[in-house]
Amino acid sequence: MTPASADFPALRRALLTWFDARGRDLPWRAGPEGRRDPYRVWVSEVLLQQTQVVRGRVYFERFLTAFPTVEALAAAPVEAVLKAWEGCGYYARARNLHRAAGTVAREGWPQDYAGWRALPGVGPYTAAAISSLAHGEARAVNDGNVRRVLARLWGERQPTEPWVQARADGLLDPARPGAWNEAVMDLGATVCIPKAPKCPECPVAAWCVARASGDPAGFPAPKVRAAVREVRAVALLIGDPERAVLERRGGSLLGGLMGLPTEEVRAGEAEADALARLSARLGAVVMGELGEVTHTMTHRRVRLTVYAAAGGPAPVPVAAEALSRLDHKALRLHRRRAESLFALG
DNA sequence: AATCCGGGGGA
DNA sequence: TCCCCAGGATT
Repeated sequence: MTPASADFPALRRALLTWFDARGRDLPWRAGPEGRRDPYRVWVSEVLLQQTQVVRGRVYFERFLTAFPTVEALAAAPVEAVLKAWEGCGYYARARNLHRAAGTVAREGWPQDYAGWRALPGVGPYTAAAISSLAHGEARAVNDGNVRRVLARLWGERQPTEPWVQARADGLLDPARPGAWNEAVMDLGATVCIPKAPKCPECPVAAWCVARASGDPAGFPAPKVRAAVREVRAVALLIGDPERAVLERRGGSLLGGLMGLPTEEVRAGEAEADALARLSARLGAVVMGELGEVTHTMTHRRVRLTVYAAAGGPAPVPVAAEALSRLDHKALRLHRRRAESLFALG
């Protein structure tokens, strides 16, 4: 039952036949198999890192409209690139994509796996995807779909990265590497899904150890995740939702994005002390509390108390800047407060 | 090998 | 709520 090398040709035929009939029709799959437009493939692959396809589609159209070519992307200021990425998360992807576009515009397109892998933001997965899809290179992708599909085929509950890559390399169809990669990912996204996999629809069910075990959803075992950290912070809204004082965030968390001036409430510190630190830093006067918003990211839960304030730096138009969801929530408090005051009056 | 980096879909 | 998503960079 375990997929043996001797079975690979039949297994490949079964999956590729299914793919040719049932593969997803996606906007970045334009052009002949193995010769896809490298720019569209590249943008889509970066956009889809840890982002679901239904969501990626929207951002793909938005991004390609704003930056139709790699030259246009390279020529744009990074702030414009972040604006197009606004709300999509993992903003280092946008910064790296912009930086790499400069390299490509200057030096030309990478021609193989190693060339792609050298660009910032292009790791093993993305380099394998682009080189197989756009150049026809025999490189096997290893993503969340591949990991799950192969763990189930082989009945492996704890697949390590090297384990998955080795199986993916061996199973890759050398004649149609790009289509093969897309086929495995489509299978993982539409049939071999995390919960309640649709084994009766699966073209390779006959080879699947997990299916034979009677509990395919038990493969692979769930990953243990770090606990979500609780964070408290205070922010100042100087101005209104249309024009407000904004600061550019540095570091890795929301780096490059603009946001309301914010200070974290340190462990053991009173919120009032953090607020005093914040208003002193800006040279602003706190008028009153606007309310509280909570925002959950992958590994932290932020509780942000927002205060109306006056003075400090000059407000800027908000619409032109790229802000995180957290800051958009904070800005909305202003309107809510105005509405409640109106209702009371 | 572990952690961090956003945000949302779906159960 | 919890799990996962066409991962990459850093340590």
